[in-house]
Order: sequence, then structure tokens, then C-alpha cells
Amino acid sequence: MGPTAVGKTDYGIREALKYGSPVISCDSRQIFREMSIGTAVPSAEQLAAVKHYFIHSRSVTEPYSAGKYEIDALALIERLFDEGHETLVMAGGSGFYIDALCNGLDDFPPADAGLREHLSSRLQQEGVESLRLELKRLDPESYSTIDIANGQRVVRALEVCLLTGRPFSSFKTSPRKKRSFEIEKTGLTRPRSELYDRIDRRVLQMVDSGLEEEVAGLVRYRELPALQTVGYKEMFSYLDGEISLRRAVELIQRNTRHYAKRQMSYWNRDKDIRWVDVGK
RNA sequence: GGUGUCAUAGCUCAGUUGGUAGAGCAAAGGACUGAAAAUCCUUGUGUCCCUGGUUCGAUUCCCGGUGACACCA
Repeated sequence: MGPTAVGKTDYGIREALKYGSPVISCDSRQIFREMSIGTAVPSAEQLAAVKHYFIHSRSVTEPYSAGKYEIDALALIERLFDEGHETLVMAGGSGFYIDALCNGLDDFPPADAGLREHLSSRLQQEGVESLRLELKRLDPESYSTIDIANGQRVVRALEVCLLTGRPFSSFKTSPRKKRSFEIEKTGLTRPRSELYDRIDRRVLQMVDSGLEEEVAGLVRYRELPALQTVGYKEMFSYLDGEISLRRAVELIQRNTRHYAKRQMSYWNRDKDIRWVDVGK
């Protein structure tokens, strides 16, 4: 694991070759086959060098989630171990997906599309306040523990309450699930300035490689969760004529830096990670 | 060469009727249980260009300097 643009793809492939393992990707966006340039998916050569899983294996039109990833990845891992692998290599930057796989999610019900849509539109029209009050009534415990300023969180908690008739908080039980294998976590880091420089250059490369065309081909999907992604959101604004290409590039660079920072703070609390500085 | 305007945070600028200063952006820190590249929360950085003068006190007023810009030669 490691922040975006730190060099996970190369590192992961090297490790995989070392152990005769495929690369099991843990990336919430590279999993979509319609997205390549903007997600910095491994190159054709890299994909040919080592078998990759969870790259381009889903469509943006089917909703995907950390919960599904936990199930899918676990099934794959069990199968590969059964087939005789001793060591498997996973690589990716989606912290929540990595946690879902390593620790497991509690048995919350998955999202319900209809209810989610209903609550989201209420969030839009009525604001968080009204949903917050409803949550306070149905699940005071969650009301006092979750981030009630965060509309998405309030919607999710309320969704579970309404779906099951039980408080959201009552599903939060086991600290972590047992796995049938040992997990070793390696985090890649670089000096901040070097990472930011790599991000800036990579964004320019994406544009050279045809990011605009890729995004233009996805306009009809722009409202889907998969397309709420750095590099795509800004390009949609550019295609709408709201901002210049130059501005779009600046925004993608900035938002990618912000994303990298969020990744780092996500992993800061995970004491199991062994950090390796891959900087110059 | 002359005249004028300006010089304040990394950037763009506001402001202080004289009591050492604040916005936006950039930036930094944090949260996270099926949207997670999503979503949400918190934070203010300073020789106020330099020297001298007036003053209890100057970033603010005055003299001089330096630099930038504009106009005139």
C-alpha cells in the first residue's frame, strides 16, 4: 500500500515475480474496465508480465463496494492458496478495501439502491439537519458516535436503521475477523515534495495519453459513483466548458495531492504497516 | 533623466483615524464499517521592502534609499 503515484505498481510486480504470485489489486477505481488512463492502470506490458486480478474486471454500471471486494478477494485468495500458492502479493491504495479484506466488515446489510436514492435526495432537499434528527430518534448511539456533519455517513446509518428496524450501531460488533492466512503489510513512502512532483508529472502524462477522449466517452455515466473520481470530475467540467484545460490540469494535480494526503492519514493509525522509503 | 502609483502570509490582495494585522487561494493536520480516488472536520503561516526622523509607541505619518509598474522626455 501507499499513496497514489508512490510506485506501487512496479513494486508489486517485482514482489509478485519474486514469489511466483499474481498481483491481486486492491484499488476501487482500477477495477472498472471503462477507466484506464485516469486511474493509472498498469500498462499492457505490466499486465502481460504478471497475472493481475481485480483490474478491469467490473463495469462502472454495476455498483461495487468494499463489502463485495471483501467477499470476492477472500474467495480468490482461498482458491489460489488451495491451488498451491505459498505467498500471494496484493497491491493497491484503497485503504478501506484493504481493511475490509484484512479485518473484515461487520455484518451490516449492504446498501439498498432504492432507499439510498430516496435518502440522498432528501439530503439534497432538506439538508443534513432533518436526517440527523431522524437518526437521533432511531439510533441515539450512532448519533453521538458517527460524524453527523457528514451527510453520507448519516444517510448510511439511517439506511441501515430503516432497512432492518435495528439501530446501525447494533451491527458494530467484532473488532476483526479471523483469516486463514498471515498478513504482512508493507507501506511505500517518499519525501512529500518528491511524491507531489511525481503526481504533477503523471497528470500531464495522462493528458498526453488521451485523458480527454477517455472521459468524453464516459459522459453518460458521469453521475455514477465510479465516476466520482479525481481526474474525471475535473475533466467533465472542462468538457462542459466551465474551466480551461489548463485549469482542469491544475485542479487534478491539486486534488490528487489532497487524495494522497488522505491516504497517508488513513494509514497513520495502522501500526502493523512496515514502511519502506522508496524515494531517491 | 522627470513625474506619479505601489511595496503587508507561498500567491492575489484587504486593513490598521499611530497601540505590531486578516480574507480568498495554495498549504498543513485529522476522521472514516458496503459511495472510500467518495464524504466530512480542524488550523493560520508575517523583519507589514530598507535606513533615519517625529512620537510614550511607526507596518501606518515625514525625509532618503531600493525595487516594480505607468506616463512624460
